[in-house]
Amino acid sequence: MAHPLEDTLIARQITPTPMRLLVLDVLQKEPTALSLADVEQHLKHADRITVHRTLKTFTDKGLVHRIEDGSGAVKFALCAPACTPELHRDLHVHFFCVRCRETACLPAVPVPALALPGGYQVQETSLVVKGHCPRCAGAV
Amino acid sequence: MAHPLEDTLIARQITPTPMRLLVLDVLQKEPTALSLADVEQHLKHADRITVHRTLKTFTDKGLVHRIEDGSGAVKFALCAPACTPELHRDLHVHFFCVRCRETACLPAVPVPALALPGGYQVQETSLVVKGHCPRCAGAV
DNA sequence: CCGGTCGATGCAATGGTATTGCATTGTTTA
DNA sequence: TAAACAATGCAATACCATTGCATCGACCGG
Ligand SMILES: [Mn+2]
Ligand SMILES: [Mn+2]
Ligand SMILES: [Zn+2]
Ligand SMILES: [Zn+2]
Repeated sequence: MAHPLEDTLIARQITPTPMRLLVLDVLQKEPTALSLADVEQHLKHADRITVHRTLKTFTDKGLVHRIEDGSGAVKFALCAPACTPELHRDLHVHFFCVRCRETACLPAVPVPALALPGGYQVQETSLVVKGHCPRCAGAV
Repeated sequence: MAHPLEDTLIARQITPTPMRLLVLDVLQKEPTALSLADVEQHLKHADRITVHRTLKTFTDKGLVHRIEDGSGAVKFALCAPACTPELHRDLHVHFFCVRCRETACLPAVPVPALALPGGYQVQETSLVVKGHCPRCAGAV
């Protein structure tokens, strides 16, 4: 209510701390997925390791999901409210722009179901599309 | 004919060298995708950097494709003959086993077509499924 | 109110992978 | 044969991620 950020953390069983509130605030305000270095840059005086562990905590608790976009650094974005630590329900496609190197969640594009050969036990599916984002495609 | 490995390289405009033939041989014999460290281990006396540049050359010439499976190291696997440096036609799903950490190409599972929001210009699509491979799923 | 406990934080150090610079070697070409 | 070029090998560097350890501070039992 009066503290929506804190409530978000508490709902995921994460103890609110100043650092965690700051990181969550950054993630909520940014439209794109952020790497550890990205978050660090938004919080100039924050310690890199603490941010790293904050993002790990958020991931473990199902608040954010990791995105391996091939840029070399893992990126993070907020999960949908329905997600839990056990089951990541918010399964969508990610787009990595090779020009501006930004990664976007595309919640409107779900990951299609796959028919794998027998014997494979699926835990997680990651679908990353690379190319030019609308902004970079227009700017040529 | 008498030198199928050399012919494979020549067909891709790659000058055959002893090192390149060795790396190609390893890639052809392994059923799974290999990281730089994997190839290095198969060729004990080979220099890591040279193998790295060999794999880069192979990638640039369309002989192999890169697989970012989230293991931390990029893996490489041979492309289908129809692939060219400009267009990677051999677009299939990859499976990463979280137990044995091996990555397999699943040529029988093509990457489905996606309907992205307007404005996105697609260059490449990567679909990686994580879980347990048939061997590890059975061994539990 | 006090001391103990535990989680969170910050700094330092380490590990792993990818990449670049540069000298050397070996092959092709003029 | 000499120059030009490609490939190789060693060293050094750049990142990114992760761990160890000491410290800080909130919280709890007494
Ligand atoms: Mn996402
Ligand atoms: Mn493949
Ligand atoms: Zn862009
Ligand atoms: Zn396996």
